[in-house]
Amino acid sequence: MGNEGRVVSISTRRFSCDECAVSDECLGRDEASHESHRDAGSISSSRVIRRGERLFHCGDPFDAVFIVRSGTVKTTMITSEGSEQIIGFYGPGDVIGLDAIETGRYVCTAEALDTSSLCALPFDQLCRLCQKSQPVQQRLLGKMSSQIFTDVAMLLALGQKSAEQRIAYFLLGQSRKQFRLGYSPAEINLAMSRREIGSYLALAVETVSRVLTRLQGAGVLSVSRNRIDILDLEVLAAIADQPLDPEIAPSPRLTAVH
Amino acid sequence: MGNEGRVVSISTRRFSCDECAVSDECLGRDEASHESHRDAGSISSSRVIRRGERLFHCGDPFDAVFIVRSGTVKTTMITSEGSEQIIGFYGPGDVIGLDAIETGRYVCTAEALDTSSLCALPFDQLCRLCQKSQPVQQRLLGKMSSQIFTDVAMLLALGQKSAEQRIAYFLLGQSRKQFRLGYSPAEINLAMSRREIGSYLALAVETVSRVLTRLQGAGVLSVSRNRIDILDLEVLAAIADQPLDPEIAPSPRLTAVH
DNA sequence: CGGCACTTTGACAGTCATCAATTACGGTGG
DNA sequence: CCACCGTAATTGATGACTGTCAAAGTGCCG
Repeated sequence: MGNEGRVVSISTRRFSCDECAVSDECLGRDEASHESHRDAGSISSSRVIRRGERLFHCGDPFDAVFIVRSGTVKTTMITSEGSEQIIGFYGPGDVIGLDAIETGRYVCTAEALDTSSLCALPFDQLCRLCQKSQPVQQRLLGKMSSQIFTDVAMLLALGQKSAEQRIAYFLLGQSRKQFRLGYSPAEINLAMSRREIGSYLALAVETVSRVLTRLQGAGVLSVSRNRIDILDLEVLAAIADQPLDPEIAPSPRLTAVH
Repeated sequence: MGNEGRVVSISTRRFSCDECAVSDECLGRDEASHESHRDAGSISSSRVIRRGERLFHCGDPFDAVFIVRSGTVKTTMITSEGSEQIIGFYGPGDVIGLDAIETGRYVCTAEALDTSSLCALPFDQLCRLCQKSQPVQQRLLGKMSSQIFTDVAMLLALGQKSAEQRIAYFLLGQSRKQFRLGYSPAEINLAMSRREIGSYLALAVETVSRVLTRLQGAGVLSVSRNRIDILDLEVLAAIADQPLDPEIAPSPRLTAVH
């Protein structure tokens, strides 16, 4: 794919937040001043990027944060030796670029793992909107807090968990994301490669692969390339040393909301 | 120390932000409405805790964030096996508890490493102040962004660096903190034990100890219990694979601002 | 002075990274 | 439609880094 490394801004257009899949968590509008002032309350513009295309590069001047509407985006940092460390995976509702506010420059590179749609929120406008709108401020602070929480959980995982535990932890996170989006928590379609999973979890590709086959052999998973079925959520949670979400918990293999 | 595990609130009192050592970065007041409305603009109350005492426990309902005025505080999480993982060390100017905003409960336990003075900022009041004051909002967002940035840098360190690199990285961070506080970047007084450093960096105590003696043997450090002198900042930065701060850089061994 | 926690040092083992080779898959071109 | 190629994934063999266990040394405080 020859388009790697290029920052693109395909199909930037105004759009209504009402058509957004994640509008409940929208930062770009103040629904208190809804209907009548709808345009005034919306500061975001949408952007669609395809696999391998990048939202921004590490070091670029910071001007906007992005909300993922659909698809998956990874953020990465590069070591001086040139190896890529994946910092996070972002799905619908997640906000990208919050680490750049203070420094004024993006600290990571953001790249789409598949065709993804995002809201771009110019940060100065977002700040002004926060001043006017209490709910928007709450959501922004909530998003930033969630980001910190996620990072902290990751630090705990990297600090304390074995390879197998990390994989289980990762899969449970994917499962939870699926579930929150209304899909089955047992059926996971990975947007990222084994190498990317490994980088995220600080493991070698081979280790990821080995653990997946081992978990499949143990009857916990059914692995088929990018498709992973969780056969036993409870065991997976036990391995990860994570409490299972109450809503997901009841049955180890369940038919979700669908 | 038999007071471990108790949440204390010793010496809570109203105070003026003007006497605060980190007032430049204060979140608790709006200096635009200064002088006349000083009391109205200050929402913080101070608290002093001693070594081993805790600000809050993991799971406690979230009601306030804390700014460190002096001293050092660690935040920790406990795994189900009971081992302690240190998430962060916080010094003057750092804000604690930002990861709890969204969940409504503190996700870490915060414990003083030495006698520490803090500002408690009730979060609802802080939010209201943010609405009124643009500078306060900017500072809060900046603090949260910094926290994310710190965590991201830590994820990179844990994911990519060897034991020796992590120690070097940690020491450089300590050095930078010293420097920012107006002390020499070469003289470090550790408030934390080897075990705590190890937990923070995801290393065993023994590894920390071994690396320190090795670095001492290489002439990079001079280690004496809690006192560490950095003899060669540039080499340390090279080991950590970190660019040296320009202000600190010029001479490997230098007399700082004093 | 004695107990205690912390630190250091040594011996050893285990997890996981690295290297290498094979297999599977997906996209491309004939 | 099929052959081909390149990338991704898997599997195996080996070894290194770092964790674990053990013991001695050091400093601190009662």
